[in-house]
Amino acid sequence: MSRKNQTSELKSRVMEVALGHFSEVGIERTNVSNILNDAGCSVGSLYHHFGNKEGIAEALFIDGVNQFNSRLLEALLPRRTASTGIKAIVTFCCDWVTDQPELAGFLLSREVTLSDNAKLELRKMDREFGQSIYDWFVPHVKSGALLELPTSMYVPLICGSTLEYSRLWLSGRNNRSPGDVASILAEAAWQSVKSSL
Amino acid sequence: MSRKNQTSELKSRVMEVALGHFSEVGIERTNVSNILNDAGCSVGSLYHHFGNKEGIAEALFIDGVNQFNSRLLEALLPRRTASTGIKAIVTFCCDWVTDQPELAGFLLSREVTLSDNAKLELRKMDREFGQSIYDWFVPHVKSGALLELPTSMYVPLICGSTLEYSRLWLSGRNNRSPGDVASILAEAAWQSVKSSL
DNA sequence: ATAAATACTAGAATAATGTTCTAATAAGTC
DNA sequence: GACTTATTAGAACATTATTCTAGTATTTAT
Repeated sequence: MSRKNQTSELKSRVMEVALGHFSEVGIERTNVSNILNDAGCSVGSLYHHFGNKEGIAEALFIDGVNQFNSRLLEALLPRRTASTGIKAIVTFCCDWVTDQPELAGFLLSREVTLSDNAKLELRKMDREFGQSIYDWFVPHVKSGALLELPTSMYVPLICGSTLEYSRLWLSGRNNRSPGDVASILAEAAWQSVKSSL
Repeated sequence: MSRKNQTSELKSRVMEVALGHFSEVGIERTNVSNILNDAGCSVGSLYHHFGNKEGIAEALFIDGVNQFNSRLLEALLPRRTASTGIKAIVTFCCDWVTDQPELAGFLLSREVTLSDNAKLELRKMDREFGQSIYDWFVPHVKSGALLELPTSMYVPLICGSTLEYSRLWLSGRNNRSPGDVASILAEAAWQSVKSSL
């Protein structure tokens, strides 16, 4: 196997193992030595590739956000009406959390403290993503189908309930998965941002 | 000064100082030695009173939840209609977060890992609180003013948007405080749980 | 094909920091 | 006033993330 492949396999092995530990006991309480053992990686390699423990978390975080963003756009952009679009967003979030609870729990935990570099990268990703979302929204606000609100309020209004429900489910406090209650959450989100005109 | 007073003053001094650090850089990244210096407390005293660093966080968490719960009940219980009650909950949350951003950020961060004891205590508090809330809700669901939903969904639907908006504001990503947009959040919450009959 | 440069691996040594432990002191109690 | 208990103190300890130096394999250049 080529060096590149070997390296990228090691990196993903480390990330996979780390995600398991992080989502189980949190970043702080997972020992680097456990990751090393489980992933079959030496101290030197790990610090060469990731810099430090937070570096692994950072990589996982950026990967996760990337994956989430691109799949959400796939779910949203084809929708032609405000109602189906809003509901598609909520339904997508519910399914995504339900399908990958470890990754979702990790992203929602807000445990990761990003380095300045990672912040820049994320901000760049966020701008592109935000622009696509914005472009989808504008016509529906202009047409009067959606309420006209401060920009920063759409995400909380549409996704807030779903994220809160997801956190509860991920912490083991209710049985029905977000996927199971997606239709209720989607309808509620729609009611909260649709224009009442 | 009596021993008791001295002790409780030391404890609250430690907790106050710790909250400052925790909310600024997180639990993991605040050094015990900084807390000791800033609060003028010795290693022995701190570990005598709190057991360990997490113990301080736990005490802050329980205090915070207690305060939040009791004040929320004060705001909610006098309301006689479903609409004013739901809006009172949201408005209260917004004001509470806006008034004590440090404490709110700390509680919302979910950084605290609770000991078994603390979990029991919280569960007990939660049961009492939940019962009072439940009693307020039942008649409004029975009368058809509120949607009939799985119990575990009311909190996310009513508070999810507000909490999400609060997290954004607390992380410095938007200017208007939750208090400033309370009416929008309250109306949205109401739209999402009112019965459409 | 060989040499030079680079990327990566390895793990012992180090450093930072949370926690324990023993002893001393002061407050409350009988 | 003696005794019990709660609290304070900080040096010693233990854990664990990270650094460092050296060595090895792979790629690149000549």
